[in-house]
Amino acid sequence: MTDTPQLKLFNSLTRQLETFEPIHDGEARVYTCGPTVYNYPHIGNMRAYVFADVLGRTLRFRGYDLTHIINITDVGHLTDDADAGEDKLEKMAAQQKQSIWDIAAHYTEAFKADVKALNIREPAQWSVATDYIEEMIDFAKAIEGKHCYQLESGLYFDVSTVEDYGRLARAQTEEGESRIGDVEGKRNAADFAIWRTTPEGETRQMEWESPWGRGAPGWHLECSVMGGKLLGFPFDIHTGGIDHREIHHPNEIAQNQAFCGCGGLDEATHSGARIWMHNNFLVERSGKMSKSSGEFLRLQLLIDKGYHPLAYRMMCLQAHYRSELEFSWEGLGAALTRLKRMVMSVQPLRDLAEEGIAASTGPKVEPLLLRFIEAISDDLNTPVALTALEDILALKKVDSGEKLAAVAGLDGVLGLDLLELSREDLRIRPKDAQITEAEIEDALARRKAARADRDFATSDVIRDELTAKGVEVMDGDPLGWEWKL
RNA sequence: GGCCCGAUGGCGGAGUGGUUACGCAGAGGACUGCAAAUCCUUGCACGCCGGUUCGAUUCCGGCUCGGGCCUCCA
Repeated sequence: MTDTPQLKLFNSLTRQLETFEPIHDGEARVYTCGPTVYNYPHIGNMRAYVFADVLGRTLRFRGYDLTHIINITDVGHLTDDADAGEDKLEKMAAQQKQSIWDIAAHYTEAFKADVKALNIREPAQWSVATDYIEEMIDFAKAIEGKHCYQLESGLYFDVSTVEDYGRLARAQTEEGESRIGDVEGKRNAADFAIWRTTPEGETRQMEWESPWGRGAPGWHLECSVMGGKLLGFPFDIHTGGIDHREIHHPNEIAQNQAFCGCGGLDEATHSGARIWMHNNFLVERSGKMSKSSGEFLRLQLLIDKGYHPLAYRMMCLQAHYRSELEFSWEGLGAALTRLKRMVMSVQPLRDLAEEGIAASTGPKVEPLLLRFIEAISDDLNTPVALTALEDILALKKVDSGEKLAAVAGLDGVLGLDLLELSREDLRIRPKDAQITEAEIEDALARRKAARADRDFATSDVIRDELTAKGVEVMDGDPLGWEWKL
């Protein structure tokens, strides 16, 4: 057996590739910053979970026993400045005149539906912020004396009390002119609320009693608490979108440092996680995907237009997670076509497998397997890994059992569902289609009869009619027709 | 204003100090009544100006352009 390359991951803390060395032998513990469930996720949001999923699958592929946590933020994430804005969920609940709990439940389900559609593995646990309020209060109590101070609006974290605050962001704490209005009384511009006290005379839908008054936890506190509680400090990897590298994660790290320091550990070396990883954004011509700008791209919109959700996963896989990825419908179509062709080359292998072919490996496949392992181990280079799998599928005169075994193993990492997905699954009826499947089949039957009579004039008229309705007729194809997107 | 990225063929997107992946689109061929689908083959690129080097797309500096974060976002 060839030497297996080391698994290298890019650590945002050091801005370097580092060899993954598990803290607990044979285990990998990963925490992924999850969504704030105040609205539907857009496809850019979902890129983060595709990335985290590939990371988790890779760790498993490399033999680690994975514990993956993704949190659901259902309280505390503010609309504005980290200390002065409204709670996003409270705001949405007020807008939609619904209970905040209903809002959270609704959007949590919407998120999970997208997770499923994108073939993202369920984590070991979805940790819901409001299930950990007591722990958050305990955490805050533990660090309060040394690291916090109280203002009227809540309990604040003094960032000057931890070593090297902001090193993740490469930020200079005291420099720069912030454009945001600050909370009166803060000791440092970067100080943030870890507990937000409900203003006198007001009531929030979500609030709890605490030593600092009735109120709600700060957003950053949630992740510190759930990560530490469920995975134990320090755990191996913390992931999130690149936007979190600047504020959320530095604050989380500061809290973790404080907590570990108060627990007798070396504060400087305990950022909570050993490796912090950040995926870059999905962008489009009009600029960054932004929920505040009104319209945004939801996975359901892609489906409504006839694109299978896994085409979007393919699109993500074609780029490195640390690169910005340009979204366009053309690009999505390209990814769908690529996925379709892969499915077509896997299908016959699956058919053979049902007849009982033996899985095996051989000299032609092995170098490509190695290329795959090298690529995926090189900071999750999925674009190259993908080509290795395609090259295996394209091999001539190679035993089907070898190919099938390779697909099973490698798609376990890529997650394109190649062992289950069929051509037909990929053929999704656009919501605005002018014609039903039954009508299409009927027209095709008439066309077949005309062709049998060599009545090509009639045959072509039928085909033209179908084309006009967005249907592509393909005589030499097993499916016979497809939606033209 | 502060901090930080990026610039690769028609589009997307890897990678590399010397033979420049891959996907989609395009072109040619096979197949087809004709197409389409599919398969095979194939053309096309490293922003500009300097420097380092035997040699730079790759390293360094400057420039131009684009983008991100510092408000909410993955």
